[in-house]
Amino acid sequence: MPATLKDIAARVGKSVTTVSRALNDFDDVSPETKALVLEVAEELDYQPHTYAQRLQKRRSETIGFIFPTSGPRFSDPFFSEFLAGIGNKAALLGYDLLVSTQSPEELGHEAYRRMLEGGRVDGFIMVRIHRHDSRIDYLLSRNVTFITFGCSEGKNNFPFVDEDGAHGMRLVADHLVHQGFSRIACIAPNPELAFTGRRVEGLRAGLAEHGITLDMSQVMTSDLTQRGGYEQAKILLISNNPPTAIVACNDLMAFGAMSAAQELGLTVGRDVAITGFDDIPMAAYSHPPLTTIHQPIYKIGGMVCEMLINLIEGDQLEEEQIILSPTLVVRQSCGETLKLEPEPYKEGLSKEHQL
Amino acid sequence: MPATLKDIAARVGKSVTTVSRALNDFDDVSPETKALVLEVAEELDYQPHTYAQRLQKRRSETIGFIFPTSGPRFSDPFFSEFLAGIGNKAALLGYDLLVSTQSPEELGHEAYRRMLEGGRVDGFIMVRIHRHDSRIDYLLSRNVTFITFGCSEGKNNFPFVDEDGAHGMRLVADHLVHQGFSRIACIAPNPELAFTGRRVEGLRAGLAEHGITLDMSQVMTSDLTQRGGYEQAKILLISNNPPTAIVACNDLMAFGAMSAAQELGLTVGRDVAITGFDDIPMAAYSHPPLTTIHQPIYKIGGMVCEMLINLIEGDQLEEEQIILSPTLVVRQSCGETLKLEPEPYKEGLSKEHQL
DNA sequence: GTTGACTTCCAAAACGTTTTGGTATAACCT
DNA sequence: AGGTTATACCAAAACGTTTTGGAAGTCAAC
Repeated sequence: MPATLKDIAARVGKSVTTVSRALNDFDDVSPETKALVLEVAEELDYQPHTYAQRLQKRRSETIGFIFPTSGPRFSDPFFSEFLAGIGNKAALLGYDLLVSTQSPEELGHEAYRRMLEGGRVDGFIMVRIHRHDSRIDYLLSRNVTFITFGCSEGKNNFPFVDEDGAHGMRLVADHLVHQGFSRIACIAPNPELAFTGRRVEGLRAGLAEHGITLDMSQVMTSDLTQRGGYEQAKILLISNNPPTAIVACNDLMAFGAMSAAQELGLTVGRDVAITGFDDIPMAAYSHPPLTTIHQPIYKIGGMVCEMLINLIEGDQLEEEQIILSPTLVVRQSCGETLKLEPEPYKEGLSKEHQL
Repeated sequence: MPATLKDIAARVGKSVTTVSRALNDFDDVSPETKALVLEVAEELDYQPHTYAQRLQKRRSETIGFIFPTSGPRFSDPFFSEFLAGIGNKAALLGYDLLVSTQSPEELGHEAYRRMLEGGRVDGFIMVRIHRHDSRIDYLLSRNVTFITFGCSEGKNNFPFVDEDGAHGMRLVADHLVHQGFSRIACIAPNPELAFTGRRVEGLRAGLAEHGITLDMSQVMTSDLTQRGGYEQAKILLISNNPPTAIVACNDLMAFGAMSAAQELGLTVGRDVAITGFDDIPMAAYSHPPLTTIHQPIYKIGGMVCEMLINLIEGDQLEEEQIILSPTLVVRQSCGETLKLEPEPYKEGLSKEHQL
């Protein structure tokens, strides 16, 4: 039903070759012919058949992204924003975005295989990197182009963008100590996740600089959801020796922890300090507003996407491995500050990596 | 590089035709040949070339979804969950999911056109339906298969799933009145959105049954974000004649409203009641936990996706137009209740529409 | 009036499938 | 024997592009 090159060729009385080359602006087509072809193409509302092009070019012009979810229902708003960043940049650069969802149980590379088979995608963006990530081994062994947000343990002989989680946690430690908190607990995700170790270690080191020892029995493991944060915070807070500050490794768990504290009648910011990580939009609107580590998620998504597309197109990357420095956003969940209203959102990467 | 039918054919000494038919389990291939072909295919790690198949079959086996965002950064967690529902169901049924992002400013059908051209997708799932939605006219005029979540004003001669927003709001009205609130304001989204009218009208009707008139000057317009809810709630609450209850048309705006109230020193649930709509996961973890209207978002996503795929494959739909009855989830944002801890999440559609 | 350069065009092959319309062989009836 | 039926196979066309390797024509230079 839709018009093809053949239809145009018939109309202008030229060959399919010439029409194709006219539309692609080759210079072995006369200006008059080009004009005519363009006119007829317009008239017939011609759109090249994507899959025919891809078959012929052996390129899919599509990038793949596996959207992580915790169980069917829960997904971190972090990834929505990341997705928006990828999607808008991809569209801008003429690429399609193929999305698949994957729950954390399904840890294999099935979703990756599904996308890869039949050359559906030219490359991947990967997130939630594990310390030893079999997906990376798989993609490396198949010689697939990809880029990760976050990096694994070991040599990391692939391009990635990561945030300096240890640095972020040091900022948190400084702030908590400055606000007068010293009995500090932490809610961390699965230690298999690559960033877990770095964040916990950053916290430990940051506290150590102030002469405070992070008691490892106060480092709980959870699943990055509100529910998880709630449960672990509750365990911490009803113990014999409850902490006065809880450092959560993402905002969702921080919200859960706030919920647990409030349920126990504690006032967050006074009786107990709570911090997050990521600065998702909700962080400015919780009660109290959450002090957290800011990451310019949307921009990172776009940046990673652009790097991947450069790789796919065979360009040299300016920097293969980028570490971003996150910043501390002080709100009220660790006690008094001057700010009272939700601040306007300020976007921006660390100075070293302006886009 | 990857193996093709031709490679297999060469190895087994049969024609490409036979190999193709063997792999597709046609019965004009001998069992021995089939077994042999399968074995060789396995050995060569054969995967059919997706785009060649799609070109030949003139079907993309892909569905399109435009992910709505409010500005670059903000997206409603509602849609993440909806997306997960679509994505998992699509994968299950062997379809790809092509996602594009679209900010609300970009109201045209550019994103739809982009996906449609070149037959990239076989059909669409549409959300955020407008009262008069030009996207629908466009898709109808192009004879494209699609399904919407939400329906527009007028005849709606297309398949859709919608929730009974008026009913949901009536539940809210009943609850607020029962809790003793009578000075009631509302924060609604853009009246161009189809559900706005139905929800506001439902609220009005529900209050009217209790002899309460909804003052239309107390119905504010906002943009479905926390920020928007915050701003409008602030206006309401610092007015001469502030409401004692604020009914927000989605959870995000309710969170913003709570934030505004708390900033003004009000205790939510006592000085002012606040309700939401959607019951996103965060609703159970706000402070206080949010009383809201529950929609089984993940299931709805899956349901809509399955309906679309049925349509694409030419099957008859059992029901073309489905209206779901949402339920009220009482937490603490409208005052005392018995429940104290975040309840375990219970999934389920209204009884009429179990999946 | 031959040579070379340039311009404009195109037939055919290719990408990897599926489908169409067969053929060849064997087996089974009368 | 001739005729039918079933089984197993396949060559070729088709899907809609892009690319390859020319060909034909014009024009200027010698």
